[in-house]
Amino acid sequence: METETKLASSHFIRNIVVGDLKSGKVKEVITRFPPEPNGYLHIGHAKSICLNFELADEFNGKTNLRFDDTNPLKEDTEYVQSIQEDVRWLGFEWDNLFFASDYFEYMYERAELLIRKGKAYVCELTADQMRETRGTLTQPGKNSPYRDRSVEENLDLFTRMRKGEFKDGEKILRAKIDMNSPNMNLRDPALYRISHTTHHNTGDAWCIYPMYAYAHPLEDALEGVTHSICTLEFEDQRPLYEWIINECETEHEPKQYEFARLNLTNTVMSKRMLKQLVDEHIVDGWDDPRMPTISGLRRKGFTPESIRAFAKEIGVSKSNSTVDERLLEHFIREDLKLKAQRTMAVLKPLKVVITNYPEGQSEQLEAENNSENPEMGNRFIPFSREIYIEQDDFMEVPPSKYFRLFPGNEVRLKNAYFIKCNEFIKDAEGNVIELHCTYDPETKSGTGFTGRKVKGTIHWVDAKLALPAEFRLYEPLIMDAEKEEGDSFLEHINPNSLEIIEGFVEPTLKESEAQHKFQFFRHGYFNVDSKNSTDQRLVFNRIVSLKSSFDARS
RNA sequence: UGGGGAUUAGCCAAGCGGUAAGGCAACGGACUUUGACUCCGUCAUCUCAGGUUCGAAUCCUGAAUCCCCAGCCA
Repeated sequence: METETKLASSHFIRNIVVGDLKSGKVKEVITRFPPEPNGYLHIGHAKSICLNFELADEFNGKTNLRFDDTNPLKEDTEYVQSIQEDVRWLGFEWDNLFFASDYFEYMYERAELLIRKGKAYVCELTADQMRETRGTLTQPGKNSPYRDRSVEENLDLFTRMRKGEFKDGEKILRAKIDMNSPNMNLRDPALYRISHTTHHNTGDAWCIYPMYAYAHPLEDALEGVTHSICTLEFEDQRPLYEWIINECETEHEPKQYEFARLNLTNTVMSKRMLKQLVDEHIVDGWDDPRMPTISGLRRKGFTPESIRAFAKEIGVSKSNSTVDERLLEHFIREDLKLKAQRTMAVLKPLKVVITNYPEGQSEQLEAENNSENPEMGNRFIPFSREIYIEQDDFMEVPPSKYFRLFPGNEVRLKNAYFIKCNEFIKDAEGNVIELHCTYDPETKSGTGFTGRKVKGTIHWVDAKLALPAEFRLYEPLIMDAEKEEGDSFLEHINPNSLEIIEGFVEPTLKESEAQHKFQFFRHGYFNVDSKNSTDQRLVFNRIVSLKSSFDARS
């Protein structure tokens, strides 16, 4: 069992860690999860969170939560709150909570060191000029005319940058590396820019802010991070990361490793796009159940366990990949299978009158809360002359292999009796609006009746005592299948991603608490919506449907 | 066309010179008071072409395809 677990989580970064520990290269594993507080966390972040926390945990190491807040223009405390909440909800506790902005003074001092070593200079090229002189993928760049300023002049200018003597964009601190490098990242990259912007953490203490490429390695070094794990697009920056570490003469020498970020079918996973969906009110906020955000998945009804199991199963590698959303669904079904109470809900009601059941009579029928988990006990549900069944469970003219109700056919009502359909009533438009059936008292559930068998079992609720409820059925927000080269993701938003319908649930669900999860027989797993559900009006989000091998077309 | 990566089944992914794990999906079948669950079964010679070797997904050579880099974003 133990071995199995370890095998399942074996991946190339873990192999590196094992090797480093064995060779003595590192004594302890220290990782970090370094989000920029500029949006909500999504399932892709969850992959990274699980990787960093579980890796350190396995080897008794440490993991820091560090906000990479070096760009005040985009960052906000709302996000630092939500990020902490989401990491904790996933089940992880950080050893330290840090902010990159806590290190600004150190970073500034290291920048001065670079200047003194002749490794950085203050450049006065405009952004446009910098772009023009950077060269292209196939052509080398040109040296900035400010590249060979004296150390004294650079130091003076940099000090004055900090003091606020210059406007945004007027000057910039650049590393002096190599304008001819085939690696664009090494063509004298920017280290510090001027931005007279209030920072969520440091207020107006600074008007110059370090760039990611400069700040990140120093943050890792300061925290003694041993394995700095990031995504593939930073591979090209590894030489710069190492240059910063070397030239800044840090005490610790963290190493950067890159893995492939997660993509899921039928969804978008970029903070920019997710933010757009929120800002343009295409969804109901960052926690809309259609969002792949942690908060969206939580509101939809996913559990931390299911997300962690998913993260483990998809593995960690360097190849770009898009995981089938059905794998995620598999894990929530798996997790809820034994945890969720199994109850009955009718989403699209069709009234059934049981003509031979005495008027005014009713009874309480006993039902298992989870037939696969007897510890969950039993409950009683009311039954009487009028019930609702699912519209889909009756057909006037059934196809072959239709096991449900049709004229003359008998089915079992889950936890109740066999009923046989005798008549159906239509409205003016020809829609079936009511069924007249008869029941057989001898077939009561639990009596062990074996007189005859029926092929189908359908669910139902008592018409008088059932609770009206709202059901929100979700479909993918984005349709991959329609995508073509160059399309905007907005063109592929599924107009039917949310369907709201009104139906009924068993009275036993009265006063269900927010976030409580149920299995509705033959429908799927549902979660009590945390924003809209009240005691007066229950609102359920469908987490995932049950699998079905029934094909209505045949 | 410069540099950095990747390529094992429909989708993920192990494998590290000794004869292709596992999961999801799919498809058969059994069972069934959920057309669910469960159970049983089916499902790859590893991008291609050469080479080395008794033996290659693993090593070498060459090619193809895909991804990333020209922010004062991260």
